Amino acid sequence: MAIDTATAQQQVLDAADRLFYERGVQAVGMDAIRAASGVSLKRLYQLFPSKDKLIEAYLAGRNRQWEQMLQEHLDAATEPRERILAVFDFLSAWFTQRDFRGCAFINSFGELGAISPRVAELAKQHKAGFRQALTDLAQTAGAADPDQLADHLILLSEGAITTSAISGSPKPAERAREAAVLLMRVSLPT
Amino acid sequence: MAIDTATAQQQVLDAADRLFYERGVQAVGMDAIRAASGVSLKRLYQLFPSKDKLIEAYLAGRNRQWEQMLQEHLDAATEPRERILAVFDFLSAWFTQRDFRGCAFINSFGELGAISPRVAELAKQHKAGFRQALTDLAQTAGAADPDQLADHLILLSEGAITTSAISGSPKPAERAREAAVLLMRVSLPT
DNA sequence: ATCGGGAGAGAACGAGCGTTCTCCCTCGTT
DNA sequence: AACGAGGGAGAACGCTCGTTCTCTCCCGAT
Repeated sequence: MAIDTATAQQQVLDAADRLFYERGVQAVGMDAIRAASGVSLKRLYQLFPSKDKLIEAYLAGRNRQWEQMLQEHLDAATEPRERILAVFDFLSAWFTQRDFRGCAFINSFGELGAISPRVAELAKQHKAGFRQALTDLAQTAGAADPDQLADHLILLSEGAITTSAISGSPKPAERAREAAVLLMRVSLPT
Repeated sequence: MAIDTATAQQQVLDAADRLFYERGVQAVGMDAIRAASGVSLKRLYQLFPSKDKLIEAYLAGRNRQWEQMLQEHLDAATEPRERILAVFDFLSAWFTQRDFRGCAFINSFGELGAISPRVAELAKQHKAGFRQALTDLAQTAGAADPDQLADHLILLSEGAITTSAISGSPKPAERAREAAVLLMRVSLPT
């Protein structure tokens, strides 16, 4: 019974996503992914010719999921300031997910950034994408210096992600939102 | 020629500190530490009976160094608000160190937090220590809600650390400082 | 019915790791 | 001088991992 290529690929990616995120990339062997995906080792290597490529695909998928989740929260608001605050609603929702373990890119960067230039690059790109999104939001909200406000919001967000991951509490999202409100009060025209 | 125990231990810790921080914990083998410390493998295992113990010692040492560096920057100021801002001077100085690779605790947590409860615990403790220090500073500065201000400052700091590590630029320290000034302006009595 | 290609299961391989063991040398004590 | 404890160098061991190979079976084409 041959499973078609597209669904096999999806099963592998699903398993990789779950295991890599849950336990860390280096702690998960290709055989664990084979077992979790139900695909043969041979097929696995046909779909992803090396673990490195699978890691890249995992991170690419994470980036896609992440952007989509963020976008959905942004779409819930129309007023510019509300849209900025929606970023922190997104974080809050993310942190309370049962399997939340921090940012896959920060984690992978800590694990492999020094060893794999590709992983370091993907992490950089992911964060640059977030920065761009926040800059757009700040600009639309009428910030005098959108780059500055965006950078401040990034710091709050990234800080909330790592603090929440390490402490195991979702509270940093609320704190970040509070601080964002205060900063917007100063950085946006009344 | 027998080196005395204390200096041998120090040489091992120095080597472990450099290599673990530079390349990540899992990427560095015990043999690499032996080679870098100039100590025999036998002695190494007499000093640290397992790699786990060595990792613990590495993190404990990092925590000590970190607290000391922070304290030195705090000591450079006496006025309460200046002392809070000194935290960001500390970050700025840290980020511009040639070998800066982010926070050892965040990195180790990303690598091993899901696998080693001890590492997760040490990361938690380190961050709790930082939180305590900031709470004291906020209280001394007269914040109406010292916990809140401390949490906001933590988010900025942690965000700056990871953003600076991934982007490779020290600029997040300046941004964090800017944001801290704005937040203090709102959260501290005039 | 037969043949061939592809897929699955898992053994095999080579490398690297953490840890232990062996062997030999040194050196302080008697 | 003889001896024994201890230390250095590195081989060895057992395990895991990424990757490849072998063998077998199934299934569609002829």
